[in-house]
Amino acid sequence: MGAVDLNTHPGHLARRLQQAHSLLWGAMVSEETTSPQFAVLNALVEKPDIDQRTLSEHVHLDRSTIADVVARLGRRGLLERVRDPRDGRRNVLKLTDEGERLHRKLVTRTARMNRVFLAPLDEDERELLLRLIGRVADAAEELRA
Amino acid sequence: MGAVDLNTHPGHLARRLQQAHSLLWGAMVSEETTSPQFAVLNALVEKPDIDQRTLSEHVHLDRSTIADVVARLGRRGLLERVRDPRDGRRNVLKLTDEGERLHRKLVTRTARMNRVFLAPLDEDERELLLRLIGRVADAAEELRA
DNA sequence: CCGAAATGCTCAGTGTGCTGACTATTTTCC
DNA sequence: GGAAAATAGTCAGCACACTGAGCATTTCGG
Repeated sequence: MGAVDLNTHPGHLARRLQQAHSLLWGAMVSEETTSPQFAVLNALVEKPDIDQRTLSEHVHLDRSTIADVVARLGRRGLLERVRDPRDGRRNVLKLTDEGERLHRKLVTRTARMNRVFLAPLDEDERELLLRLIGRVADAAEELRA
Repeated sequence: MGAVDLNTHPGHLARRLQQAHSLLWGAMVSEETTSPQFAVLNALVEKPDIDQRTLSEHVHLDRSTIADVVARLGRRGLLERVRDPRDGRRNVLKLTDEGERLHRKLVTRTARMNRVFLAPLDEDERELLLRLIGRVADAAEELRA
């Protein structure tokens, strides 16, 4: 009496999903570059010369967390962090050639990995899953604002 | 050219979902007791006197991670860790009265929270989302074994 | 124009979650 | 019965992710 079925708890399932994903990522995409790091690289390909604040909104990561991730990528020479001369508070971020090269390589690998990850679902279910997660995540993030 | 839409990446969405969930958890359920900690409490209500290994399989958490979580709960007096006299390798775990009391309190709160979290979906979509995530997570965890 | 508010970043502290290496105990097999 | 394998736990090390406090810089208001 009293115990609950965790399979009806979206938070528990979300954690398991994320965990399973990051394991598969390590096996199929990269051991050095994590999924959040890829998200940062990808955002900088789309929008170069943004600051950490803007970046954090794009990838939905905290400013502190972004700072860590950016520092790691910077240490590996994948991006450059330059103080904005027009606004001394900002760090302007830009990928290096090396960073762009890595991003290109990972794009194809993530596509391959996502196919494997979502293999248990058919095409309709895949799209549905992504849209449902997106709606719940959007709404929950809204609650904060 | 080259940037990818992260909204088509289940891993990215899973991270956002989990993050949004843990934020809402902190606001609506408890600031002291996290969602994984609740999962451990819940597993011990269902199956008392199991060891950490068995527990880790139940909640889908690593043995190292379980050790940390269990240690924290133990420090707060919510569970007891006793060396199994019949097998000196095992730690047998059991909730204290305090632990059971906390679990009961959190059960009602998590139910309330889950309703808020899934509010953007209708009943069919909720069930569907849980089942789809479950299938993908199960399959991905299978890949490891 | 100058003090106060807002903004961007950093830093310390905590918790989750993994791997890989190590220890201790039990089981298995010759 | 004793060496080898399997099993349970711990520990160090790394990465993500948050909060809250603090620092520097810019902007805003009187």
